[in-house]
Amino acid sequence: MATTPTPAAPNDLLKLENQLCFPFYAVSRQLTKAYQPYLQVLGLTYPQYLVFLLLWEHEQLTVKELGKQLLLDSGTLTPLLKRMEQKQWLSRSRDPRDERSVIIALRPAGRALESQACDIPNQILAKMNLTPPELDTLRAQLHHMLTQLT
Amino acid sequence: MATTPTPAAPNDLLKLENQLCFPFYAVSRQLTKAYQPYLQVLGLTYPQYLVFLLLWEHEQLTVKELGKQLLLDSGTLTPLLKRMEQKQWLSRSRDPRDERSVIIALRPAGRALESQACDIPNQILAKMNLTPPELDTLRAQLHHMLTQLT
DNA sequence: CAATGTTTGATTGTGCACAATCATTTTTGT
DNA sequence: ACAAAAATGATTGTGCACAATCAAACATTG
Repeated sequence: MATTPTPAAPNDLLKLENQLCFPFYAVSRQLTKAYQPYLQVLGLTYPQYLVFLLLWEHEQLTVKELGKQLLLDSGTLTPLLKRMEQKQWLSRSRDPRDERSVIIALRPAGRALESQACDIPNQILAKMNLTPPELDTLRAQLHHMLTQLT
Repeated sequence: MATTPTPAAPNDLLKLENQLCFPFYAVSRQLTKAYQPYLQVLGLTYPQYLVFLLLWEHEQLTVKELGKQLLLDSGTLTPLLKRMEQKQWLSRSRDPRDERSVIIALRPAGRALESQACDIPNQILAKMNLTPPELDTLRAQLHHMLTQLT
């Protein structure tokens, strides 16, 4: 006999359901969609919301630092930040001490959004029905994967 | 006294590092980047690769079915599939029995890519240093989240 | 059968995401 | 001081991703 038990036949490796990558791709997009109704009333997109998370904490950051934290390059950030500048949420200005750097600084209209956003994380978390221990292991594994991939 | 232990001060909820959403967003993009060098030699993008995973398994699917599996709408799929059609990887044709449906069928050039792609999943998995039990719980949690979010 | 509603893709417009390239500024080595 | 190298953003071009709208084909109901 010697039929292999469940050896993952060569083709099975290429089935969508057996991929680890696809659930990440799908969950990431569905999560963004879950935020959308909350962010829409504030007039901002999900990547813009991530920029705000950093600015609400640090008040001021260079494009370089934003890119390092968010793992985004200037080709993504520059137009995104220009749109946020147009809405008076932040200012873009060169660092006088190093004219290569562009400093992104929170403006009052951007600061004002913080209090309207502070309930969003819990609203989203509630939708996922994760127990605290599940959430902990999930956080740990995501962090581990991110370090492996960067 | 009565200082709360680590009550997650209101502001902490809005710190990037405390978000669950960001790791998903970041891991998803970094995973796509990890695939990129392997997919580039085949001339395809990550979403196109996902379409192929389904076509290699099913040979023929409607746009509707592709969208249901991948959680993508026609605004994303139609131009993507047209690019894949131009490369002779697949054909797009109306179903004679229901003219609303468009049938996507694998063509020889698309079938030929399968054997060149079958090692990719393991190459990526190897980069992540996950133990089999870690991988199992991760799969389970991702699946759980996806059902919660859809 | 005719009117109504539903299903299915296509189209349009906006906003990322990223590779590749370029220009400017700063730093470093001599 | 000066040339070479590195750092930092901006720009350009391609390809998703998705909301909103539209059009055609099918199904349903009276």
